[in-house]
Amino acid sequence: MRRLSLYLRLLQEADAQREETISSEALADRSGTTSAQVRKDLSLFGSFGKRGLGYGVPELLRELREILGLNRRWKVALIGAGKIGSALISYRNFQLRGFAIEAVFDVDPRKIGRNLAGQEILDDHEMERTMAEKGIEIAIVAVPAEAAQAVVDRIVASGVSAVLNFAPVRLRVPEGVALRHVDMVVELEGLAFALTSEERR
Amino acid sequence: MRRLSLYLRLLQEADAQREETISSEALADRSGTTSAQVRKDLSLFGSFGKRGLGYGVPELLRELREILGLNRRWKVALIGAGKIGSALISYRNFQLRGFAIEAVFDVDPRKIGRNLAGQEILDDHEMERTMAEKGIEIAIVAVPAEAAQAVVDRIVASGVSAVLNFAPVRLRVPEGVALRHVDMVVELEGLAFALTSEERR
DNA sequence: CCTATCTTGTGAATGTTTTCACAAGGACTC
DNA sequence: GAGTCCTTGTGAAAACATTCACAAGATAGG
Repeated sequence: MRRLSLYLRLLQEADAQREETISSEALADRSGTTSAQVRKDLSLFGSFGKRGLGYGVPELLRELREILGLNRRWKVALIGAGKIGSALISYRNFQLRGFAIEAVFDVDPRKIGRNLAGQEILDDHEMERTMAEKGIEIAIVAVPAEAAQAVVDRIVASGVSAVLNFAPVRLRVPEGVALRHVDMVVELEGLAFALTSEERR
Repeated sequence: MRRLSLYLRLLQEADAQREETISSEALADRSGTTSAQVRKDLSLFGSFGKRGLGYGVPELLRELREILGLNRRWKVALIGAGKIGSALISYRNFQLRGFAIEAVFDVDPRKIGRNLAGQEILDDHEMERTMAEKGIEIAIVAVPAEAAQAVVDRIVASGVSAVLNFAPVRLRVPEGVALRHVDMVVELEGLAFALTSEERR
């Protein structure tokens, strides 16, 4: 439920603005959906609103954080300290929401040992051991496409059960492992498709 | 239709391997869906296969490129030369698929005039003019969340009708403008959600 | 040329998601 | 405390997407 995540963000903004209460209509407006959708989404997890009034911002915020599992810190490892990896490690929005990158790996001997945003880049060979020792829960894969499947296999073998993949390949993971793709090329192609279909009309 | 984009990628791989023909079953396997799905997807645009044989790799490749509008180069501008922007500009996979970043903008006076992967970083104030002059068709927004809506408004006003947004906000664009989000935080939160729901079971 | 084997393309069935529409609950006013 | 105004929560309907299942082409081998 990716919309929940969006609602959470909007609630944080509303909270920062000191709004005390928010209607499904308002949430819908800000998230680009409909009020019925918002209510259905939320009602899946309980009934948090007050009729005639809307949802209490702080309460709903708490509930959503609970539902999404964001009341705690998550230990994250980054695999691949290339351009994208480097951009991600200092991405404030991860830290802000409780995702702490606690290990960085790369295969390039020239990078190993160097410091990246306060983290020492570790040798790829240490990956399995370090993952287990530090109790990493989520891995971010930012390696070239050719290397990605091998990396994810090792990650999964060392006990991590959630992977966020930036490499432009479809990865295979065993059942029970959560996997998400961030595929920038697909998104761009989606735009190209939209532009050309429009043209054709 | 984001699967089409994926099929295209798989076909390119198949083509590189000199496979001449591919069945819906094989495509399904590699893309993590079902053969019926693949056939339905493709049949939406025409019938490209040969019964008993499968799809001709080069032919289907050509068709898909045509459908997705990838037979030509797309002129892209990057707005925001921060960490993410810098990573994107040298992302080979964009160039490889015909997306050419032809202008880069930033507001930071320290960055303006500097060279980024062969592109001079231009002053944000030049944006409207340069966009029009160069005939930019797609804009990539990689600025902080607070600045994103203002930027996208200006982009749209200067005639660009496709936007790929990396800022963690939901942008509003007028009808007729294609918009896609790459929201890394949402994806990570999706993983956190998956992990905690599993736990609850 | 006939048969066996593949694999497409597509209606029909099934499943999922979104939207509609409205009863019921709460707050505020007079 | 009766009436009005909001806004939720939710069944039912509609829209959309996926899967099933199979007739019909195409090939290959004898």
